[in-house]
Amino acid sequence: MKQSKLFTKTRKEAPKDEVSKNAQLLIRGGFVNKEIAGVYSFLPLGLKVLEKINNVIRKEMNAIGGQELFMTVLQDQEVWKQTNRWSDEVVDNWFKTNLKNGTELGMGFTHEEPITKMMKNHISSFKDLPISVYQIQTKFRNEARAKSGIMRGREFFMKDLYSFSKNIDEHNEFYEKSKIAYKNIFNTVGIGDMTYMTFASGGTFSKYSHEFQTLSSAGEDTIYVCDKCSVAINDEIIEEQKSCPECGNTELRKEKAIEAGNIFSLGTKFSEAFDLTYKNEKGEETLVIMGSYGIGPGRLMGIIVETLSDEKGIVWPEIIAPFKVHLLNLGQDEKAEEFYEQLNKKGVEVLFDDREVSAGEKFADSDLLGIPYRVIISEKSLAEGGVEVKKRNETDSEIISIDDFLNKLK
RNA sequence: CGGGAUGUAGUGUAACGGUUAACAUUCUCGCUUUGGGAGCGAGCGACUCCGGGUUCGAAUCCCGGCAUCCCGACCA
Repeated sequence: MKQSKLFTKTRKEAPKDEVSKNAQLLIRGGFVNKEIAGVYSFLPLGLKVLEKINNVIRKEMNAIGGQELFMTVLQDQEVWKQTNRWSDEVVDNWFKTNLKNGTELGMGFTHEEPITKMMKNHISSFKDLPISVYQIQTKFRNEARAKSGIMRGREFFMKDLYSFSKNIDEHNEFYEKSKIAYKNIFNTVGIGDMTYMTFASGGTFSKYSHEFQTLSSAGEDTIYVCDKCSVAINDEIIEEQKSCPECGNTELRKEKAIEAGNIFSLGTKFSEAFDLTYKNEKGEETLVIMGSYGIGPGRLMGIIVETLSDEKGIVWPEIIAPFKVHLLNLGQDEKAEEFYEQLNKKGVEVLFDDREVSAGEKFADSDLLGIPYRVIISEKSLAEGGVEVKKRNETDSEIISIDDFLNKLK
């Protein structure tokens, strides 16, 4: 991609109404556009990152047997009345809308109800279980106060997986696998070492649910970290759970954190409400055991910006960066063009800064965009034998011949 | 949803109740430049959020609305 042709441009200053670091950098870099408070559009660069995050999530969900589907945003109120979650008194962040004939519809803030109802058509025998399905889809929540840039919006992306199991053991087996899948996701996108599986309130059917909390001063949650076993306890249950549930350690470190994901055992709460049952081997009607597993890909993107960026801009981990190489041409049009073609031929994702702007502006933009490898081609670099390569998260650069660089990439 | 603050070119700021709303940047054109947002010159760009009111006169004061941000509450 030639930067002169890229749809978005960078800007030097962030709009004054954006305070959060993630929104400031993402807007300055041209990754997102703010529409209204808590509602952001994803522009080409941002969409590239988002899709890569989604693919990391898909890979792990598929690995534990999840099958991807895509459900609707518009929801029938009758479905929600079955669990008493239609009323605005019970759920205060509904977005609701109307059909032409006046019928009120809801815009989904989660999908337990509709998916449980749908599953009645597809689960009838023990042979149909276990099954798990997920989607990456837009959710709507009428937050009283949007904040923290793209990390807490009114319209946002959510990966929500739902598991359906024959019994508790089968459910627990899947639940444990999902923990590993989640850890893999956070490790892959580069925030594993600061993301803690956190014990949180579990509801009716299990003692705990588990959140995945990433340490961040921009976080809204307070957690207590056990350094012995790298887990944490959410502030909401610290009164009844004053020590680490894994090792009993009572020396816990209080930290601010942002919730990157959560997994939840639902038991039979929804299967009871919708009478979602299967016939076991003996022909007996048995309630299905359910679980739900969420991650917000957009929020994850915000968390990555928030935690990995420096004073100059974003630092994308390679696996989710919009491009792998940022090629800066400093007055070597012919050589740069040729090199760019070679990179393309190799299938390297490269953003080629071919613009006629000053070197300083190219450097500043490169730091802001956060592409992992910055490669400069200039009179100086050619005189020294090739191109100058610097990783975004390192300070030292090295001169390397064009051939060596091309070979090194694959 | 309670409390607070702020709305002025695309962006960031300025302007005592008193000319044609200023500056920087972006953008366009020309020339010069090319290792950290480079220089010179010329231009484009604003019903000062919307609606009322006070006044000879309102970006400025008052009222209402809307929007945005912050603190809190909420967060399935």
